[in-house]
Amino acid sequence: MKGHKFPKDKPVLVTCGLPYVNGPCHIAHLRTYVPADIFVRLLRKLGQEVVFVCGSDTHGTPITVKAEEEGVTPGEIVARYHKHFLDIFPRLGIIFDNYGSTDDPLNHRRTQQIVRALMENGYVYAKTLRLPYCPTCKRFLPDRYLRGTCPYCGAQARGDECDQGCGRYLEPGELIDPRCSICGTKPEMRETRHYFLRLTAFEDFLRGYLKQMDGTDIARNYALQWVEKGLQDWNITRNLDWGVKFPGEEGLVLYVWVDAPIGYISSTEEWAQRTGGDWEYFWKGPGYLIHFIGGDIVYHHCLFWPAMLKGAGYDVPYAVVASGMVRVEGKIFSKSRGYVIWVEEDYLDNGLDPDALRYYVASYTGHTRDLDFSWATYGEKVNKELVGTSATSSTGPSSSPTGTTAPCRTARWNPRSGPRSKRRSRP
RNA sequence: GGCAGCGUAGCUCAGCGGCAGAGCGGCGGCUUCAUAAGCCGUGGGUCGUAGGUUCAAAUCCUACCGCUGCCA
Repeated sequence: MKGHKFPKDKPVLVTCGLPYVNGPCHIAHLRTYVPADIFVRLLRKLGQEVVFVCGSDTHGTPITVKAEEEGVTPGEIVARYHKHFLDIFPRLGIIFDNYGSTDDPLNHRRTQQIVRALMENGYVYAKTLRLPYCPTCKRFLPDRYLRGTCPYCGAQARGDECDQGCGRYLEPGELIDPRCSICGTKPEMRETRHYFLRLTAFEDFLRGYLKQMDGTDIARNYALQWVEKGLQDWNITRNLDWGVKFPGEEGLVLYVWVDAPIGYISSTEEWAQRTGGDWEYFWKGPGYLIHFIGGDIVYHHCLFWPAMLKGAGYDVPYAVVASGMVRVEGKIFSKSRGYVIWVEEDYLDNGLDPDALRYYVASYTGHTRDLDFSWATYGEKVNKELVGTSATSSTGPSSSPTGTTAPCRTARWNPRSGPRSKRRSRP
């Protein structure tokens, strides 16, 4: 991403990868949202018109599994964390023009419209699959309802992704020695009808599109590499109740990665309804479209997403900006292993300044590299680079044009107190 | 093994054909009711290695080494 001229001649829509609302905001979320917010503020200062949207990603099996474990409905989980994110972004000075939800009726409608368009254009076909069915729970076992062995690396994996081993995206039915993740029963294989997006029909289009797509090299090069390796058609349905119904087929919903990015569109529609703006200007018109995402979801944003948009008659993104990963105290970010900073519980609730965290995330390293968060570095940066200097005004909400941010209190960091002691109790 | 990104000061990084830069750290001094601090000043790099192109290379090309990631 070198030598590009901003502001552009036309308004731009900037989106952030939608937070998946099965848990609270953590520091890895900020790796994307803070730079995007700063980018948006900069464009506005340069005089460019910008619409900045985001929203909650609400479907998929991690949420339904969590709901079953807690004995509540998926809707209750979603409501809880949707409210959390709605509340926490302004406290961090991240101000969206609209924050929507993929469970909003607007998104259900838009998703079904796009899927119907893909069907009408011949990009969707049905295929009968033999998939794992749990005789105890009396249902099919999509994605997280299934655990087993990764066919590529041998690690323990869940149905749609090798989450603890090689990280590969897995198609339904690929897992070796699968088990129901709820009751542990060995599933039987049953036939069921599913639908596929003809991703292979978009190979030439994607090759050409990706070569000129702006954004980070990492997003473009990875996606091009995958195209050159050859694409496979993509299973876009799941045997679930929770999600966007597949048009004309009872008992099937769309895979969460279909309706999640469409949330960018429905959030823009919601913004347009509220403000009298024109959402089609960005999605079917001359407006520029820029996605800020985490480096782990390049696959979805640079292959599936442009194919869906193109196939349904929408515009494709001008740029995809993928950020690097987050490390905590030098260790790979991991919620289960305790290498995580919860933004509310570990940070804001301790009275720490949101601007200081924004400053750390924005200044520590390059956008596409791994960002290591350590409390020692945090303390050094706050005490040496922020307190009593003019730097506090350069990145932060205290000078926000919107004036809607939380009060700014940059207190000197004292290494003897604060979350650091809490951290020591962890491995 | 294939591909990609990165390798510049102690650390984190800019610079990407025209005199090697910033912040922090370090060092020296000043301050002595912000003191685990403030102020002033200052040293510091064979730009991963070896070649090549050029009047001129950190910058472009080739090979190699190292780290990271993607793929097999």
